[in-house]
This record gives sequence, structure tokens and C-alpha cells, in this order.
Amino acid sequence: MAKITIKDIAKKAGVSTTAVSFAFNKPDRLGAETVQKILEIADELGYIPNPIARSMTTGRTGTIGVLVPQPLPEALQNPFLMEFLEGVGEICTRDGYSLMLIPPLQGSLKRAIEYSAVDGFITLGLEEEKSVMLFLRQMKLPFVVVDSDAMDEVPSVNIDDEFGAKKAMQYVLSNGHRNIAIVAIRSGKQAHYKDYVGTLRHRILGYQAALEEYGLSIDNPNIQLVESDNTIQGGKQIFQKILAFDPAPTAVVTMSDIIAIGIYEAARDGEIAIPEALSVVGFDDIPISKLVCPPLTTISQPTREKGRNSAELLAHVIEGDPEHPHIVLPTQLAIRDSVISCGTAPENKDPELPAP
Amino acid sequence: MAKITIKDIAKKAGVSTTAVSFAFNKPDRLGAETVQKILEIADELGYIPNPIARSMTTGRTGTIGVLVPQPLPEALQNPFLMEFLEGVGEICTRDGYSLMLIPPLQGSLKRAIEYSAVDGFITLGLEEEKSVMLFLRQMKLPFVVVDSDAMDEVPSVNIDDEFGAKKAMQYVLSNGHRNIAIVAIRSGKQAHYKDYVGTLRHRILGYQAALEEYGLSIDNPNIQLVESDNTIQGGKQIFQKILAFDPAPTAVVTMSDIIAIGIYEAARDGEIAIPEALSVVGFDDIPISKLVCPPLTTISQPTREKGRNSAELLAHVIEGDPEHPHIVLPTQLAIRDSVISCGTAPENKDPELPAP
DNA sequence: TTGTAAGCGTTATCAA
DNA sequence: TTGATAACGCTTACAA
Repeated sequence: MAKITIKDIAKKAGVSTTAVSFAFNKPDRLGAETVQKILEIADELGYIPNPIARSMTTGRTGTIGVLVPQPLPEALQNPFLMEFLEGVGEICTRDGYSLMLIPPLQGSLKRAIEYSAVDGFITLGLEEEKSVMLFLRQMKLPFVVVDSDAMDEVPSVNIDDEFGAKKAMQYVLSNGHRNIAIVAIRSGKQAHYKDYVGTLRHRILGYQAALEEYGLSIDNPNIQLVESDNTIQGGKQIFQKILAFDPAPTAVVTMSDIIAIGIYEAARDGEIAIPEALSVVGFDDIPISKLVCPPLTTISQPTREKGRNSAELLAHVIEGDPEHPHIVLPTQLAIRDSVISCGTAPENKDPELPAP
Repeated sequence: MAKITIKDIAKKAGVSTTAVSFAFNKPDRLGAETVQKILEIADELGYIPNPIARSMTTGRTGTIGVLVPQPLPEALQNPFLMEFLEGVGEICTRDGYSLMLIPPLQGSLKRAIEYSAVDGFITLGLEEEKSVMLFLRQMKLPFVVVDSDAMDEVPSVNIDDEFGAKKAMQYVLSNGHRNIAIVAIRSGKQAHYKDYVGTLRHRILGYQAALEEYGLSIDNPNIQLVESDNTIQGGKQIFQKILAFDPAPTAVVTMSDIIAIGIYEAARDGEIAIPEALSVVGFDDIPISKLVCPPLTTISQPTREKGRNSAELLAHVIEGDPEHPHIVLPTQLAIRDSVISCGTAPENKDPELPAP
């Protein structure tokens, strides 16, 4: 037996399809008995309104799409996304939206967008994919950008990346470190750091600002900049590179806790003590950062709040609100135990380890 | 200007809507020039096929729904879900599906299902919600159940919960612990442990089996069973309860790493040393379990593989495959440092050995 | 190779 | 309080 439709109910109840529709959506406009009868029959037949057909006429799907720039398995490895989605989920729960995760389709976010039946999008960290935003705007789809340079007429949510990054680097420098590795998040495109855009750019600017206060610069030979995938695995791999640097860094400043944790793992495998042999700073303050050994010093950002704000803005755009606020959330240095003063590190008798 | 439709293209190109449709979906059936012209005009006008209308006729949405039993913010707090979704994401990426997270709508999963335009569902740990499965089956929607008692005619993916739980408890017992707290995952409904169903039941059965080997039982006064929300917060709260038990437990066996980690946090706040003052065992082996202090002894399950298997099965059902395998994945005891031998007895890391 | 026209299952409009 | 009927935007027999 095929799927039960509104027609089957109408026929069996001896009413029109309109009546059936009303019974579900606007019961007030029908006689109480009629509604009663229709509902009974619908229940009996196991009728469910077809959500696609409904969307067809209402133009609403009741779902919010989150555009993630990486393939799902990779993106989901980052607890940061999880926490962000928690915030989005709060609003979804409150307003009755479902949540769709939309990764690139065959490598293309644009294509993924075309195939997605959602009421609006939240874009996440579109570094190099500026064209995606233009595309969305051109298509007149409601959207909100997060962790990207703000555009006019499009609501955005960002954190104070530059200031946060600056504080991270200042803290390391104030602890006496001068040989420092900076781990940036790989942006997809190969680019010189001066050509970075968005979040990446702001964070580099922050690092640079702090370095300059100490008469240093990213261009100095004792400041090394590398890029890593934003995964634990990426952090592990980058650790090997860092080990090979000359001069050996005494501190590594990363743009992501998850990378820092990869470095933790690799360091433990290589029996290199953190922070004694190597100080580490993260960015994001994901929940586990306070639980790892040693607790990770990092830049705390209100991730969940960011998610909540984004979803809230998107809900407004979907409702037709013409406003387009640009929200900037604060960051904060969370000092824990993964950075120690460069001078106080215990003497290192193992020639394999980076000297303090 | 309203949204561009197939008609606009047809008019401007001087062809029928059929031709436009063909140009996108079956270019072979049209002359090369015609296709060329249509595509050009479509591009120029910024035309995107409406995915809802397409779904309307094809009956396909290209998205997989994952039914999560808790509100999104709560569910997303568990890295276990994340890892599971990574596996699902692998298949989504491979087969071009999007991923929809579907939490209860106004407290009701059934209602959420009704409103979800997806090609099929993966249900996750439906303990008490057996009716949801019946509902799905009655509606003839494709679905796969994960972490629930298997039903006939419905593909399922489970792990060997009972055996895993047994190994966890055996390990604790073999280390000499006799005053033990068991932390179950709160199931929603209040029920005596003997009335547990699904995963919960299997795990309890495993614990009980191990206890019986040592002449003990959950009913013993020195074995305490409590329930906790499956969150870090839940673990923190349950720790307070455990502290108050008499006799004081020397070990706590939890059904979830995330709960164990909550206990870690609370223990640290309360300055109770793990494992010296309290041994802890988890379940799941989420990625951070090896990174916390001390690394958590737990039952390892192939979570990502579970996700991959589920999505693969669902894809088959959606394709019309009538088979309905019941997959059971293995678990494994991951011995780390959160359990030590009780009292004066020497540490026993071999669960096969009898108690010292 | 291209066009006509009939759906798909709802909701919305307007009339009865 | 109800019912015809026309959208909604697309796909797909079937025809030409």
C-alpha cells in the first residue's frame, strides 16, 4: 500500500482536502466534530503530512544549515565545532528548527548549497571561500557568517581574534621565550602569511603585534611559522616538523587547541615533557583543554555563545528582519600549566630534547 | 525580483521547461548547442534548481537523519556522538548525502520525525522509546537502529555491551575492589535495574555476571547503583552522591567516559586523588580518555566504525535492499592508569587472573 | 531532438 | 463552516 495522503483521508472522511489541511493546521476554522472525525481517521490510517509537499507551498523547511568548510569526518573531529553546534542547538530547540550539517559536495560548497533544502545558512570560517558568500548573497538566501571578515548587509559573528592572539603571544614572550613556533591553521590555499584573510589574518596580526613589542617579528629566524590541519593528527605531524627547527623553539603558539592536543600526544610519545621542555599555548579553550595534562594555557572564546548568537541572527533574517548586526565576542587568556618561564626550565640532559 | 525558476530560463531561451530540466539532468537527450545555450542563460540569471521541488518529484532529499534522543545541546556535549557522526559523515561524503541532526521536537521524537524531510533515519540509543521504532516501521520509512535491542526486519548495529561491561567489572574486581559504585546512564524513565532494556540492560548484565564470579551482586550493600545524566555535569553531580555512600566505594564503574570525566573534575575540585583514593573505569573510549589525568581505563568500542556501518546499512535500505543484517561490533578493555589495586594487594593488570 | 501535459502532496485563495 | 481549484517548481512519460 502506498503512502497515505491527504486525499485518502478526505475521501474516507467524506470531506475535501482543504478540510483535512485545516483540521491539522487551522482547526479553528472547522467545526469541532469535523476536526475530530478527520483526526480520528488520519490517526487510524497512520497518516503523516508529507514535509516536502508542505515545504513546497509554505516555502519553509524548518531547518537551519551549517556550512562546514571541511569534509564531515574531519570537521567533526574538532570539539570546537561541537561546542558551537551546542549553541546553535539551543536556538533550534527553542524555535523548533532542525539542524543540517552541510559539508562540501564533491569538493564544492556551492554545489552543496544548491542541493540543500534549508531556510538559511550559517557559514563557518570561510577563509578562502569568499565566493561562497557572494554566491549566497546573490541567491538571496538568508545567511549569517561566522569567523570570517564581515560583509555589509550580512549579519556576522566574530571574536576578537587579534586581541586574543596578541595576549597569547604576549604571555609567552613575557615568560622569556624567544624561540617560538607559530602553528597556523591550514587554509587550503597556499599563501604567504601576509596574504592571509579572515580569522587567520587577524590572529597573525595579533601575534605580530605582540612580537613587535619585544622587537621581534614573524620574519625573524627564531620565529617559525608553520601550517597544520586543524585536527589532532595534524598537530602530531606538525610536532615532528617543529622538532627539526633550528634554533629549537622553547614554546609553540597554536591557533587551535585541537592542534595543541595533537602536539601533546606526539610529545608524550616522543617523551618530551610539556611544559618543561616545550611550552604550548592553544586557542579556543575547548572543554577538554582544562582536563589534559598539563592543563592547557589557551585563549578562551565563548564558543557556545557564538553558536547561539549566530542561530539567533539567522532566525531573525529568516523572519525577514532587515537588520544585519556585526557581533564581536571577547576573548580571554586562560592561564593554566602548559607554559613555564623559559629561564626556570630544569636543565635538560637529553641531547635529543629541545634545549630550554 | 522573485526567485528564478525553470520557467524564466525556458522563456528567455525560447525552449520548453522540459528542455531546461534535461539540460541539467540529462544533457545527452538534448542538442549540444541547446544545452550550451540553456546553461549559459541559467548561469547568467543565477538560476538554482529548487531542491524542494526536485524532492517533490523524485521522492529523494539526499539527506540522512540521525535521531538523537536528547535535546541537541545536551547530546552534542558527548564526544561519543561526535565520533559516531564522523563515521556517518564518511558515508555521507562518499555517497553525497547531507546529515541532519534530529532531536525531539517539543519533547517528542515522533513529532520530529513527522517534520523531517530525509531519505531515512538512524536511531541512536532509543532505550525507552521503542514506540519510535514501531512508528518508523509502520510509516515504512527506511531506518537503522543503533544501540538498541534489534528488531526483526530492521537492520541494527550494536556492540558487545554485555561482554565489555563484564570485562570492565572483572578488571576492577581482580584489582581487589569490593566496595564499588556503578554509574548507569539515566534512561529517562525511572526503573529498577532489572527492568532496564537495550544497552543499559546488557551492560548491567555484564556487571552482574562479573560480580557473581566473585560471589557478589548488585543487590549487595557494598555495591551501589546510581543513575547519571550522560554529561560531564552529570558526572560531577553523581560524584557528590558517591562520596556519601557507606561503605565508601574504592572504585566507580561508569557506563560512559563522559560521566567518568565529570567525576574526574569533581574529584579534582574535591582534592580526591584518582586513582589513589578512588579508581575509575569508563565506557566508550572517547578520544580524550587517553589524554586526561590519569589516562582513563575504559572499554573501547569502535565508535566511528559503528557510525560508518550504520550509514552504510541505511544507504542500502534507501536503495531498496531488503536485507537487514544485525551487526555486533567487539569491545575491548583499554587498561590505562585510572584503576589501582585496592589496599595492600598488588596491582593486577591481567583481568584473566583471579583476585589477589 | 524537443514539447505537451500530467503529476508529486500540500497550502492558499476565493467562493459558496 | 466548508469546498473547488489554483498554485508551488520540478521531473518524466508520452507525443511530435
